[in-house]
Amino acid sequence: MNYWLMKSEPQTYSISDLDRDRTTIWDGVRNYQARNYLRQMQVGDLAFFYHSNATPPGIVGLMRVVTPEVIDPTQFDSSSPYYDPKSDSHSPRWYTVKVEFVKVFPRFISLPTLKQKFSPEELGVVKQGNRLSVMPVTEAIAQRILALAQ
DNA sequence: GCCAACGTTGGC
DNA sequence: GCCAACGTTGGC
Repeated sequence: MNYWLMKSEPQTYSISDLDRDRTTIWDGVRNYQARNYLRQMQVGDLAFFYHSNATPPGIVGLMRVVTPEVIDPTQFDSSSPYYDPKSDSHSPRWYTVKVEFVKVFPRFISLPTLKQKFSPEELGVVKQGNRLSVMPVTEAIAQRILALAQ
């Protein structure tokens, strides 16, 4: 079982939206490094839900991978902002996962707190200028985040 | 709203 | 293959 961190702007899709929907396809990731991490995800992996572009940004809850290797349907939808005309349906370019809601943390962990508790090497999201929307989190760091969230 | 960081595109 | 131009992300 692996841990991950996944970003979403709450104005686009928040943890409350996931709580309401129970599951969602994490669509719209159009960065190869993030896509490669998505393809490494396995059933049962846990992911921290991070609100980006929020005031303040930070980790708000937890979700679980229920379906790996999902072909992102928005790449073939010409009405979607995530439409990719260069993606071939016989060899899709963009893969993602389906996730389910696990919980909203009792304590929100803001970015300033994350920066105080973790070095950029320990947790990529605290790196300045970091733009990766999906990243791995080690077991040890995940346990420390879970403890802070209680 | 600003702007630094940084990934992508496309001309050469 | 280089790299300038450009577009996007995301903190502040």
